[in-house]
Amino acid sequence: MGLKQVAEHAGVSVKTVSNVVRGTVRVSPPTRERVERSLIQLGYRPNLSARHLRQGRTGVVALAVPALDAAYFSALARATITAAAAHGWTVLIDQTDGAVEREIDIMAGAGSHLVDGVVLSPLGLGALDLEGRRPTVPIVLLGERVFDGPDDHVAIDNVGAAREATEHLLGLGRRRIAAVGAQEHASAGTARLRLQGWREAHEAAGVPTSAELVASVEQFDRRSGAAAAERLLCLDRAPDALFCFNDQLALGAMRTLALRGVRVPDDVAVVGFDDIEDGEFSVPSLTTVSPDLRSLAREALDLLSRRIDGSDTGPPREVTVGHRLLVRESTVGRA
Amino acid sequence: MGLKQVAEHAGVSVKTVSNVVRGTVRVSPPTRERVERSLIQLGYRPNLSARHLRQGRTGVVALAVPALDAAYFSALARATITAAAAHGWTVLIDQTDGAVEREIDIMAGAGSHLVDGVVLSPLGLGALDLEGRRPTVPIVLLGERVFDGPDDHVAIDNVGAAREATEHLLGLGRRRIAAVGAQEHASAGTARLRLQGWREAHEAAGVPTSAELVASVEQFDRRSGAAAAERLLCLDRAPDALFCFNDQLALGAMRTLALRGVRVPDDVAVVGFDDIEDGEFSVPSLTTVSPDLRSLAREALDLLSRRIDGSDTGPPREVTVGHRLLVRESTVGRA
DNA sequence: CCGTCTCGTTCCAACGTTGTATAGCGATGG
DNA sequence: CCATCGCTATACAACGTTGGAACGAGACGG
Repeated sequence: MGLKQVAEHAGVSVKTVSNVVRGTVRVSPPTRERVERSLIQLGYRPNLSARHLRQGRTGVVALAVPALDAAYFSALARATITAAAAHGWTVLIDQTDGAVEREIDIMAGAGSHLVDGVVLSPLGLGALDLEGRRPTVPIVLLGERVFDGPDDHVAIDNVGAAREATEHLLGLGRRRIAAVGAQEHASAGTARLRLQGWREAHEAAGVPTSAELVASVEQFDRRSGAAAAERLLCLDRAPDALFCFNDQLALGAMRTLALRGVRVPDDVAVVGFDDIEDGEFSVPSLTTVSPDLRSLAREALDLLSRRIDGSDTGPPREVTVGHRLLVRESTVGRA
Repeated sequence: MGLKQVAEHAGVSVKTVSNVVRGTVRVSPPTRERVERSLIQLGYRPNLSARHLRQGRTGVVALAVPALDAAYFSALARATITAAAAHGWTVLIDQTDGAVEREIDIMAGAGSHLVDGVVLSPLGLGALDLEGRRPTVPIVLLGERVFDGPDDHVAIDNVGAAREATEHLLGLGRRRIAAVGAQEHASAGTARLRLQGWREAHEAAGVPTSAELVASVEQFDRRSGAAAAERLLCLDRAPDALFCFNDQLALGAMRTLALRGVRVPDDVAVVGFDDIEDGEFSVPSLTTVSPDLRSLAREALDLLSRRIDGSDTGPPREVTVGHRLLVRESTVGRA
């Protein structure tokens, strides 16, 4: 079931069958028809490995994310698969589990001609880890820029978005706004940027911040959010709002608040980040920053595309995509 | 950067380099060392396309799911990727969006030597759609068995699990238990099986069911669950429990109940299905059926493995994996 | 000292595809 | 009627890899 068999069956050369299959060259109608009949009759399927070997391209791009079962990343994966289809690409998904080691593996080992490019959403990756990388295939990084590498980079304006979210809370009269999601290790860039936005908003409004209102977490999940909320409720002066660095932290925190009998948003307003589906249907529904995932994925793949076909050989590109603040019940109550 | 370049650099034949790389044949220590030095020095990366062409295998399996951003399927994807790693396989994820057409495409077109096997979680697929399929690569179906095809099949005992969930509600004294998630189109096998379990539990307990308690939905998402709950609350005799055919329906329904001031579980108890993370942290947390996803993925890939390497050429296998009922607050209240 | 055996290495072919160069052939124009 | 042109179809090589056959050199026993 290769071109050869079809060629024999149709009584033409292998190349002619190839020409019919790909349709790039003119083939006379009678020949074409004869070949097409054989093609169907024998149920021909092109061997992509052979094609890839010949052309040096695989038509596959890798998407590496920390964990596929985190809602944000599965939404990102969906957007990426959709955007990839526009380029005729197939997406191969890798899970790094946030392990720096895996992330390095992917960046290094991806050069095995299995994929034409990589979209990497790094979690723990620091500048040092990529110092000596031998460039194999083009890579696009998502999220905060961790270092000055040779790779393109796409993200939303994290600082600006965090500032907007905080300003929204300040605008509602909240004055003790906790920041939930700070992280100890220096490499956690996203947390750092969102914390910075929170600070900037306070400074711009002339509202003082206090260290006790910064809640650190191990991970960006519900459990950590719930635990952080527990700690914040124990403060002498409890916060009147929580700005959580992602929706899962926020949802976990809201569960704690509900269990403790704290009303949202009356007693404590809550804002999240990422706009995952759960937040739309929680009680109360969650105010959040909604990144434009479709654009994010599209831009990432466009950059990759231009690197792969060589139409862009310039310096690393930096692309910022849009976001908007979705105001829901967790800050303004029921309509 | 192929074996050839390395061979020249090390002063040996191409095959010897290949032997060193794969380590299957004995190579004398001095030769091996010399080759390995060249390997590292030149930064050799095997060309997987060529390898695959030669061996007729790609080491890639496809996982086709309706939507990656549905929590159940992203959890399934994670489990599959993990299980695949045990076989040394890479997973390529396809989204069908529930389109029968896409599902057929995948089953047919997957034969393009891009993947060695397919794990398919069908949604709309009916018997007719696969009638004339020409088998190319082995396929394992997940979920309900839609037809008597030539493919292996892995699932939990849907009827039994649904019965257990319903029995749990009956055991709590509930007598008007709505079934949320019935579907009109005949091909929706999962919904049919869970509905059957709900019926069987009622029959076994001698509790009558009524048609008005069966709520049909368009999709298995929160929105549909919320809408179904609205309708059920309007009945003359409102239900005192909801058995929802998945967690997303349940969470959507719980939101409606909360908005309407209906207390869960005091007024209405709620049970879901799938055990997605959101249900663990909702308020109240959701009682649900937890399928053993790890086993599901492992069994599916084991079956696939045996079909691919030809060690199993027998008739289609049928594997049932475990599940358990997780009792949480939405049925028994806070501890 | 020669034949045989073993072990490491090389040579050759093939996997299925496609780009390039070329051959075939009818039609057209001088 | 021959030279030329335009177009289709063919032949060949190459992409990088690996299985198998063949080969050569040293070890060993007779």
